[in-house]
Amino acid sequence: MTEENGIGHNSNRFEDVGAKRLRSIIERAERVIEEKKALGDDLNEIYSEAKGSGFDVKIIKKIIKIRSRDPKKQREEDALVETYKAALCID
Amino acid sequence: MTEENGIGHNSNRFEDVGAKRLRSIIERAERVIEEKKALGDDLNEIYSEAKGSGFDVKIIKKIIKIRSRDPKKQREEDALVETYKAALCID
Amino acid sequence: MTEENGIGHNSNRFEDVGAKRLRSIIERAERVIEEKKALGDDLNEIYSEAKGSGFDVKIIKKIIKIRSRDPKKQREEDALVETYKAALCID
Amino acid sequence: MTEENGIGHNSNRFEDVGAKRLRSIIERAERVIEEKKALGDDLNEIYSEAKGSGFDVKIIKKIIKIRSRDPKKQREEDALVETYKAALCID
DNA sequence: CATGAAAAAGAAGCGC
DNA sequence: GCGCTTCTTTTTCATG
Repeated sequence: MTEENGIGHNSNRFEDVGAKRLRSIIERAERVIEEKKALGDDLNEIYSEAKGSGFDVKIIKKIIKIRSRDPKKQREEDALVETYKAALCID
Repeated sequence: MTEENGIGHNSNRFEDVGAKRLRSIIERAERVIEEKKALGDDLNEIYSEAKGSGFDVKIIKKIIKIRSRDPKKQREEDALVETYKAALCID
Repeated sequence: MTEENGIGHNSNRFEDVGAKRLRSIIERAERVIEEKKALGDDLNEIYSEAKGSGFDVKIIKKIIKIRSRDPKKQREEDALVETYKAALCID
Repeated sequence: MTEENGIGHNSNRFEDVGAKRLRSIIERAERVIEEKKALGDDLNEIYSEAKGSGFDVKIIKKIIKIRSRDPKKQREEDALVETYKAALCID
């Protein structure tokens, strides 16, 4: 059996090691996925509350997205646009 | 000013309340989003580890998806795929 | 047999109609998908040519993306940002 | 000025050539992208029609995907899924 | 080959 | 409840 985990074409102890490891990996992954889902629910609760307070959730999401963009990258991109717009004589 | 939160076209104390609340909502949402991203990173680490152990991450993801699905729905869907394939005379 | 296309549990002429229709739909879809792929190849050729001319393809893609954003929507979004930034006292 | 197209830090005729070429490239790319989008719309229309005829679009997409895949790879992948499931003692 | 970005598919939430 | 949009995930492709 090689390290490449087809888990084992022959029956022996090493397969069990591979299977155990696989099981561990999958269970851990599932746990993390579960936690992610829970956070997603939390987020939705926050948005519901926002809505209940009269705010526009769609707009809030936009704001958050805008705020999440790395400002430096944003500036760089803007600078790039200007450079190329100049070259293309547009705007 | 009404309950509908455009935050306020006129300056008064109530706007401040609205703005504060909005700020709170956004900051909490951002925090949760941050945590979700962190869990996403954790997940990717787990997958990297899996890959390093010789497992096929794509297959692992498929397994996880299969495990997460309602088995009954799964059967129904599979059956429908078979029906359509039969109608098309494929396979 | 209803209009709901499980295509038919019993064998009869109507199924054939459904099967024919299904086959037609799938073949048309596949044709369109094929054409889309071909256009994707065309696009890649254009990018290759650009690269051969010494341009940075990544940057070209960014430019195209920027140009593709609806300017009006862009302005609206910007305005919205400003409104909310003011409310949040940021920047 | 080199062949490397930063388009030119100094003003001269060669830049114009580069700018023209860049403009041409971008416009052609945009045209192709436009056509791709149009085909995407066509595809959606086909799916809408399918739905209107009582078919399950999700299943249709699955069928199309299955038909597009290399059957050998498909078998291998399925086999691997089974292997992993066996290792996990599920199903 | 491995990384990262772009497109497509699938799932979920929102509005009418 | 259904259609529509948005968000997430998956897959593909190009580049190093």
